[in-house]
Amino acid sequence: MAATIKDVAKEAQVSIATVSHVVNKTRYVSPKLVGRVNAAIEKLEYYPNMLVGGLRSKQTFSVGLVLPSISNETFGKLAETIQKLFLRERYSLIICNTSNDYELEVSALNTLIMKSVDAIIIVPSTQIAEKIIEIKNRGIPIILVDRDIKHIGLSTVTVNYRASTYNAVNYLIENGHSEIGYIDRAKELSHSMHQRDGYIAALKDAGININPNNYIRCQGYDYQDGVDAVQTLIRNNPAITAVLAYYDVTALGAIRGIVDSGYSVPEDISVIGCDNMPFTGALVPRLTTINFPIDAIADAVLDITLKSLENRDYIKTLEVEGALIIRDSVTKPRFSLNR
Amino acid sequence: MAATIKDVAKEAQVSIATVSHVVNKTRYVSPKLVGRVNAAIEKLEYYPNMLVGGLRSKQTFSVGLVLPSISNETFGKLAETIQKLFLRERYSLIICNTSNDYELEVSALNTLIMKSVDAIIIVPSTQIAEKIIEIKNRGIPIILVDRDIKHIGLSTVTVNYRASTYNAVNYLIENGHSEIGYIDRAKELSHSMHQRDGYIAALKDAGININPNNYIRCQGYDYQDGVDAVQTLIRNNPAITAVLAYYDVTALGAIRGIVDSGYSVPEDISVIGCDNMPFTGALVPRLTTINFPIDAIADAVLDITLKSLENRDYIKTLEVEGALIIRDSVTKPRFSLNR
DNA sequence: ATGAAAGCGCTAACAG
DNA sequence: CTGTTAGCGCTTTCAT
Repeated sequence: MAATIKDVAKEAQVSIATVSHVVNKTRYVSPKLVGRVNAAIEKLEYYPNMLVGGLRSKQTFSVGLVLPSISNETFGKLAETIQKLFLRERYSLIICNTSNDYELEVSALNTLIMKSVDAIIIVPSTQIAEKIIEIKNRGIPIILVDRDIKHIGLSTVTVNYRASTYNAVNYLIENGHSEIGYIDRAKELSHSMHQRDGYIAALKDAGININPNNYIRCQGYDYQDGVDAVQTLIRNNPAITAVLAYYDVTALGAIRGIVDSGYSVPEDISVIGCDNMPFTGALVPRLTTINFPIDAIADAVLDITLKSLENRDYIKTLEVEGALIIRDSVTKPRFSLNR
Repeated sequence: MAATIKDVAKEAQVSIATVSHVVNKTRYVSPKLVGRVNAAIEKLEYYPNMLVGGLRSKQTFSVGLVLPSISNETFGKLAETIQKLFLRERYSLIICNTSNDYELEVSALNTLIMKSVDAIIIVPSTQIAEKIIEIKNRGIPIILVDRDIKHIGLSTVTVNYRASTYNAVNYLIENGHSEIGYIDRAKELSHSMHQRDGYIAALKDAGININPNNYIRCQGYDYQDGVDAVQTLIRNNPAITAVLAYYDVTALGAIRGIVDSGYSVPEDISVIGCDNMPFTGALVPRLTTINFPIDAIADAVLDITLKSLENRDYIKTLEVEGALIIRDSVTKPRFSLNR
């Protein structure tokens, strides 16, 4: 069916070695033969088979990207950005969704091994490192993104969630808030801890004591969970004047929950989200949120991947900063001493 | 480095053929040898190389998915759904983003040829069929999704946009609207036409004459373009009482534009969107919108792909229905005769 | 400057 | 029931 290197060689009256070298520019071939070969390639619509090429050269130019979900706008955008960056280097991406499920993650990683990917980029679904270590031991470069697993000596690109959360809380404190609610994700992940650390540290540094009523964990990952969480928070501590949510969608739910409870945002309760998803700039009020620095992450991932491919021992750990995007959902509290 | 079939054969003291047959369950092997082989596989952490397997068997168990963007929530969700469905059949997906750019589409398709994918699923970026026909002629099953290209004899799964738009407009008419604005996408695509057809047909069937002032094309694809478009619409025809937008994000912009113009939704102007994106159910008012039937599309795509793989001549054209999701953004107009 | 040929890891005849 | 072997399409020595 489709033409192979043999067909091209025959058509161009040269050896298959010459065709290979013309295609890959891997040794000098006289202009005459180059012309004949290219003409034959054109005529036969020949496309080299990268996979079988990799059989000997040990490169398939495929990279695996494993993440919880690409239908989430943030991860979707990250996947797209990484994909475009890698395309320029001739790599294509095999994308696998794990839904934060370890079984699915293992199955995805197994598939990627069988597909002989050159490297794997993963947003780990859990702290379980077993399979990831197996990949590493196979000699496949594997890069952790957004969530780290400590002490297994792997390249990691994360966001400095501690600092960004600290900044966000501090911004609220500077605006006169002290009863600041925190809505945490349903399941603990590596960055949950860092975010909480930042929250607590900012309060402590400002001499504000920690009120356990101001902390709540969502039941799930949807909008509605944000509604429910904020209403519990308000019930537990009616004096709350600000809320920080671990995720913009949760923040959206929180706003709804606040409004449904008869309060307004930001006049009664200020809200800060996290991720800077596209819709947050379109809300009324426009949401103040912590940026998820997609481009910086993608750039770092590409850089580390390429270097790891050149040098199997290359390891780099990078923390990028998530800036606070100040918009309209935070004001000074009505009854603040600052007023 | 990683173990190969040879290593396993040596370890298990059998021939490589036996290993292959144990792995693929492709002929009877005595329990004794099966045991030895599986033990060796376990011990050596052997994973068969699917790519080189495909070298002879002519199957790589990779499928290409080419679409404009996975960071768009709708396409992202579609990609994820398709990915999960194919995973069950042991296929992995190579996802390529085209940004609706024909050059990128061609480059993506070339890559997929070189990766020897078993089939290609594509949301075409343009009406240019050249490359797609080349793929078809190579014998690679290729399935068009969401946008069709006529008369090239390819399997196609589309949404019946004409009917769904007709229904939506008709719903507005039933509610007493007659000055109904339509906000169209910036660039013409196959379904733009069908949507417009439905819009016009519904008006005609109701005996409402077409007012060119009620039609506008967006400048771009963002939220802000919806704001601008609706304001132009209102300026050109202050009597407008309803607006249909081709895309939920545009509808979101339209709502903002209407509010900023001093009117309210739906009391002064009703709004209908398209796609039923997750956020639309969370808006105030909750957006009435035309559903994009992701599951139905994904199911059909899987079905057609598998059948095309079995039978290279298999062709199927399917139109799935996009139901109107009735929520809160449409009411009877203030000054309607129906009141 | 070019070609011949070995072999990458595997499947599928073919033998026995 | 199991093993031997010829390729699949390509890269890469090794010759010339």
